[in-house]
Amino acid sequence: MAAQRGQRNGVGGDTPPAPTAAEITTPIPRVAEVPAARERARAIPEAAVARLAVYLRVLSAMQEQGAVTVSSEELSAAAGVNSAKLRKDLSYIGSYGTRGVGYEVTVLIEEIERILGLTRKHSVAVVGIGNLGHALANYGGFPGRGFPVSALFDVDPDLVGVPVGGIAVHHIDDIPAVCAEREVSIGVIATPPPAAQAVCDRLVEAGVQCILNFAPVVLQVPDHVEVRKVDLAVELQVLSFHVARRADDAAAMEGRQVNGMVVS
Amino acid sequence: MAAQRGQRNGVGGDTPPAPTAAEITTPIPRVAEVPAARERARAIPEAAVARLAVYLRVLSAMQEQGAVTVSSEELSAAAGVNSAKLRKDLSYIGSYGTRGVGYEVTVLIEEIERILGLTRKHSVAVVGIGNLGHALANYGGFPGRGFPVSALFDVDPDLVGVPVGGIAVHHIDDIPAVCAEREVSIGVIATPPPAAQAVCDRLVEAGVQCILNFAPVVLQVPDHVEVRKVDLAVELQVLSFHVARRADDAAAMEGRQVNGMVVS
DNA sequence: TACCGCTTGTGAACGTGTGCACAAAGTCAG
DNA sequence: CTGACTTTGTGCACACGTTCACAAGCGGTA
Repeated sequence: MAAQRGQRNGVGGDTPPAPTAAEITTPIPRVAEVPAARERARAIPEAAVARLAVYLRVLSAMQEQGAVTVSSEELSAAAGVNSAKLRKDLSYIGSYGTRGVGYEVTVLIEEIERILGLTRKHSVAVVGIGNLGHALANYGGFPGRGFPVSALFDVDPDLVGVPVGGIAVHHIDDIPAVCAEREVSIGVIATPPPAAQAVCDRLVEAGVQCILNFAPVVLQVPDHVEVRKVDLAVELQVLSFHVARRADDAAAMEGRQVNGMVVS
Repeated sequence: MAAQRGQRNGVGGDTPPAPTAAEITTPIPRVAEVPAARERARAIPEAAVARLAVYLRVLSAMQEQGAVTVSSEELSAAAGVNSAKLRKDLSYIGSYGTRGVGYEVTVLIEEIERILGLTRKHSVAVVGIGNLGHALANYGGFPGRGFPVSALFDVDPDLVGVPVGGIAVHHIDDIPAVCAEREVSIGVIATPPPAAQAVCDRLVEAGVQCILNFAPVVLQVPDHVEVRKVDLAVELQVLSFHVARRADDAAAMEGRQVNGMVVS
């Protein structure tokens, strides 16, 4: 059940600390009993959501090591972010810390999982059983579990029927049927670029609303479908840019006066 | 204490890459001469660099189809961004368009390649020849070419010596020697999480300055090393968040008041 | 040459996200 | 109970990135 207690908005509502006059601009928050959690979820910046996932992993590791509470300082250090940012990120999901003490690890894990929707299983379908697709299928359970790979697809007739990572491969024409039957909520596209859009269309048709795209193409999807892209070529090229920048810097540094000290 | 050096999360597409540690050096009044290109390179926002890589791919496709010139409108549509943003991105690298006409495809390709440092080959080393590492090694030449995989490493003695994708696997103890010899400039970490940091340290020791990390851990590296992270678990969890948000929206839409009722 | 329509390049407004700094709120010792 | 100390939660300011809107500039046309 998990009824949510309507937690109030972060802004001091119960204790009237006589908030100067700065509050004038803020509209009255207390309108309807509009429920917070849902509204709040929408308000979480995408970047913060990605970080929450990282915090979750770090917290799980800490929990395994027997940690009971953590301070924002510890957690932020382990997650590689600044502590203020961490606290702000956590504040998006509510106030679960204790001042002077820190956060209870289990509570934080629970709350983050709830916000990220990890309390429910999300079936994943992988389309394109080539090098990458094969690797993804074999990940088994997928990293962090809670994401069971429950369907595999490919065009190659030789591959259809063959089990990969314990699951039989279906033909992509069966995407709508199989995805619907197995309630796939996330589709992973690992096909060659030319096939990606067609596959994407089929997934959308099958009712899949979230897609993780490894193919180096820009997918066209309806507004209600969420796409995230992982593009190796782009990653490498960005790194290449940094290599080049470094080389240039070094060259410039050399040619210029070597002024070891730069005041600031 | 120093500012934390986070790793950029490599995601392109419509979701803005979670930035972290914008690395702006102190506002040094560097008004020196004007080699432009170097100074300019530093000024390009990370997000824009990632998009340039995308434009490059789209342009290559257009070139193959025989296109000679392209307007910002066409190109931006194909790349899935807004035309103003595209023009601004291109303006970071210079003015290579012709008003009233558009951009010459070949010129644009050349300039983007130059800025991204693609005029030079970047040897890539893949560490961790498991599911993913294997897939990466077999990509051969790596997507977009210009990134030859020239070294493979693993701890497993049974794997050492075995050729994968045409290249023999070395033991990770040989990272420094082999990387130095083959002038590896980009290291790809595809090991299990516990091994990642140690491998990273070895790569850094070998002089590798850019790392693409697939392991779900936050790597600690010296300031002069650039890390980009590709984290499947995070990607899936972000998508999970969107699934949950959608479900909530739908529920709210349907039940109006209701305070909570999450599935079980 | 003068005009017209088209597309670039960019100054400026806007929005979002980050980091700082501090009051609020809790613990613990005496 | 009081006071010292610790850590959260957040208002605020700043910086970055995105978007708008338009002048500048170019090709084509008469």
